[in-house]
Amino acid sequence: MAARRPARVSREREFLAAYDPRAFPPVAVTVDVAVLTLRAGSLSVLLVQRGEPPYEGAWALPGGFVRTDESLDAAAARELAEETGVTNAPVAQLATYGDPDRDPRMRVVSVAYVALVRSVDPPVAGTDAAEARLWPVEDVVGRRRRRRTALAFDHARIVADAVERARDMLRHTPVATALVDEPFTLSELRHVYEAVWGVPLDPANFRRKVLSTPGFVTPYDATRGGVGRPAALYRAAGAVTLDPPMPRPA
Amino acid sequence: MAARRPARVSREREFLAAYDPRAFPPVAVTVDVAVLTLRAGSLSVLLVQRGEPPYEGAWALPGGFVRTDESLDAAAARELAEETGVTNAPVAQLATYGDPDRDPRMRVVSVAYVALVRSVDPPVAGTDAAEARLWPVEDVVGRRRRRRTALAFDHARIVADAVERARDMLRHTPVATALVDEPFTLSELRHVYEAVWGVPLDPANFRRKVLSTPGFVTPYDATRGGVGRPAALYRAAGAVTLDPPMPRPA
DNA sequence: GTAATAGTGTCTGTGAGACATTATGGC
DNA sequence: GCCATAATGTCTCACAGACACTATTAC
Repeated sequence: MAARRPARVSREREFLAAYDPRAFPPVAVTVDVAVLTLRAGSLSVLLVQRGEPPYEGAWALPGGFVRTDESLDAAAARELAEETGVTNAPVAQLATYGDPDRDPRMRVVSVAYVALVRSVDPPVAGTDAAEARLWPVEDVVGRRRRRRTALAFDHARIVADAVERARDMLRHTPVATALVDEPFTLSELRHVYEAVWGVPLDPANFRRKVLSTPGFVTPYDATRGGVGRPAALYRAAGAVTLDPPMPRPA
Repeated sequence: MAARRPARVSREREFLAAYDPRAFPPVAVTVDVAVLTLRAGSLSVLLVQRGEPPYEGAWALPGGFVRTDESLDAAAARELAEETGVTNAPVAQLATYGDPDRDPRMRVVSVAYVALVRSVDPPVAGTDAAEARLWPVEDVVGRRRRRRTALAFDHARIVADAVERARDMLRHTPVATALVDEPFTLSELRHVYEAVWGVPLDPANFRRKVLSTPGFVTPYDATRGGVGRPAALYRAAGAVTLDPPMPRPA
């Protein structure tokens, strides 16, 4: 029997050792949530200011430890609810960051999530304004490095990855409808794409694409006036994927 | 000063507690690697047979603990090298699985990776054939549930996600060139796509698409004879992404 | 010659992009 | 009337897909 498993023994020994808390390597598992929303027409991310070292005073993603009997997704949803009060927003796992020195105190493996939430006012419910605020992503991961705010840990990289993921989610899912209040006009929906992608879109082509994609939006049978001709209103339909995806200009 | 951080104190308390190994919740962080390759024309995944409970005798993904001073990517590369001897294969982080009850022994959070490797003979270097083998993914996550082999833990879901990721990687990157020996014919490259996607492709359209995509392949200035007309040979070029992506039939 | 595969040519449909044109409101 | 935006129409180009056709080898 020992001859049948010469290579796997060491792995099981590791597992047995794991049962002894004293012998276990101290690794913390946390979730960090990149809450993205539109604020004054700019894609923004919710950050909290740290009150203790390391990185005291620096801005960081909200996050916390995964509890013992809680799934990773549940932990992310809990953090999102604690920080914003939002409960039904699309939350997606982004990636996991675990470089040995990403936290100077100890080994911390962080599972990052992206949440796309509708604009809220006040922007962050239940938190002190001096402790949490929305930052335009341009000021955090923009191209002009001199204008960027330094983030704690490796959170700038996480935010950059989250923005890139959000841009891809807009291409392949109707998640943009979660960033506007219903009912919405097609212009409002287009502004979501323009803000997240950072490029202007042709209104005519955008309209044709959205209306011709099954399950994206459904008419609301009302109009909203403003400057110019009143616009028809729509609500999100049931599609989970957009196929073919929304085209994103280079 | 205490008034400036009313909401963040509990988080820091958690971190302080984490410094005491005895008070720390026992969470293990592992990496599991889905090594995908082509075996007899079928997309296959490398699995190892478990020698101890739980799931004794069941097949599972190779994996192991993340070491103290090792990044997640390094841990995945190490596991891949230990199991297959492959060192320069494309390895990508897939997702992280951390349901509280996914391992009956303790809380285990597993960061899963996908590795696409060239067919090798013998298929697995340095491991006992009775302990590790390649399984066609159809026999693990295929549609006919009755014919599937049950995997340990939640590894069936991980394999399913890995296959889906591999299918997407073939669309957007030239990674298919890593699954054939260089130099290769366009037919061989096409067989990779057909095996991973599970659909036949039109040889003429495939050829035009590959040759018209900058950086995908470069001519090798030689031909290989076989049954039928000899085929020109190619090598991988330097592209990292394929834009526009390879079209995948429905 | 036939069989088999490599490689080329051509036609069609779809969708993206550019942009003109018309419609409908506020002022 | 003007202005701004909504909504429609039209043209072009790129590309995917289907498939006919030619080329080159083994036998």
